[in-house]
Amino acid sequence: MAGHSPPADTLKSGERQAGRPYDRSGDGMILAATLDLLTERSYDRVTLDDVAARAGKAKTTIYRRWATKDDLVLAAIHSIGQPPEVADLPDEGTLRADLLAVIDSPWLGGPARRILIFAGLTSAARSSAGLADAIRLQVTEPYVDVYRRILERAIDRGEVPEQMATRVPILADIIPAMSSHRVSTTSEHVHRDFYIAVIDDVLLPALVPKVTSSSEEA
Amino acid sequence: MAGHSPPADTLKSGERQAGRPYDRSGDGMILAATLDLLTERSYDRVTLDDVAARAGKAKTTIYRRWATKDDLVLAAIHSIGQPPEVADLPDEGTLRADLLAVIDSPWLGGPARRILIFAGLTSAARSSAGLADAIRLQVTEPYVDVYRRILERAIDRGEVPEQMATRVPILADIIPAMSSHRVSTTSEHVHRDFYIAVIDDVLLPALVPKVTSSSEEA
DNA sequence: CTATTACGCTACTCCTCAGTAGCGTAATAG
DNA sequence: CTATTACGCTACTGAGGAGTAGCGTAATAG
Repeated sequence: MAGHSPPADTLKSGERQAGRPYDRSGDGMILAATLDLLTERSYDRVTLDDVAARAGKAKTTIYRRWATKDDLVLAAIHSIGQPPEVADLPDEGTLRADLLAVIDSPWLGGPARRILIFAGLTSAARSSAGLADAIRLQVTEPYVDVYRRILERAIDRGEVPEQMATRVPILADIIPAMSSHRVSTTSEHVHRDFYIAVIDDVLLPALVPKVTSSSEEA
Repeated sequence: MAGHSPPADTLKSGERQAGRPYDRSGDGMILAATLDLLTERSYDRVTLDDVAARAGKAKTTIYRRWATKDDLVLAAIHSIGQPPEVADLPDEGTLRADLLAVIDSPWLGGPARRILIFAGLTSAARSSAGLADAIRLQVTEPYVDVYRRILERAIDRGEVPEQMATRVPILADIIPAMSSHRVSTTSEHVHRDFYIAVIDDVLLPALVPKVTSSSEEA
């Protein structure tokens, strides 16, 4: 019945099909439009007519590639790929500079768009159970993992004391958690100052071993 | 005409209308069912037929009280009220105990249900712009404010040094941010251990001034 | 009892949106 | 040129869901 998943993989590279070829460049437009719309509206309110209009493609063209709306969004998630920092862990010499390097990463169009995409995907995860796993595996976990590895390397380097190792898993969540919370509870944008405050007022101080153990126990 | 917003306020307390009276007890059922469903599905997938079925009321009865779905959810948000801690700031003697008292608060059915409701409302805020403001003003901000006041009182008490005052606004966000992030990025429940880890490994350490070179006691 | 008003129920209207059919046209191969 | 395949467009189907109409019944007041 034709439709969906154009040959691509099933085509030997030497062979060439007759007829008008798939416009692969259009795929990128469609997936980008999908992500953009997800930053603006909830998953259920993003219609395929919207996507088609924004991408400048016909709705039927979209359905020739992906069978359902879920498939389209799933493809958009896969198109995100992993943050480049997964392969290329920044190494600026200090923990603070490394953290800022991840924040300033141009991945997904830089911090402003990236945090909006995260928020959109988080909402999509609530609407479609199948999407939730894909988002967690493909996006959330790899991203948090970058922070985790940066923190662990700071320990290896001797910049942070060994005993802080147990805190690393929870500290790796802080920047994503705080920025997500900000973007979803305020209407304003999240500025760089905010990330810096999270780093300097929360993350880094939390990596200093306890000085007085008396004041907190009861 | 008629419909929506039964007299209630417009009725002098002495007077009594003829006819079958409004079943006020049913309102609670309806609003609770609405909140429950919002913890399970995204706002757009909660139907009024669902609410009616769950509350054990007829859909038409719901529409006799609230004109639209948004009005219903708005009423559900108002029914939440403010956390009791706003009026009765816990005072357990130590900052740590105060924080735990807020976490363990039975408000909204205790921590487990409360965090699910927060997540549901966050998603609802993305679906309806009008709801977003109500949620922020009625729920999010008052709740964060409780943490803020607890932290400030710890400073007043002398338990936390004055110089940490600038960190308070951002630290007040930590517990809500971290728990929201947890519940929306994992499928598991959020346990008390997690809150304790946030307090002991993040919040409290971040309130200790930097003492880098000086030596530790304890 | 009668009058009044709320409730439950069934059935409806209307609209949005996912997904499809079919046709004319554009782009390739030979 | 012909054959083939993708694209854009208009129009459609079908389902789900917000909101309504109308009727029979339940609960109050007098």
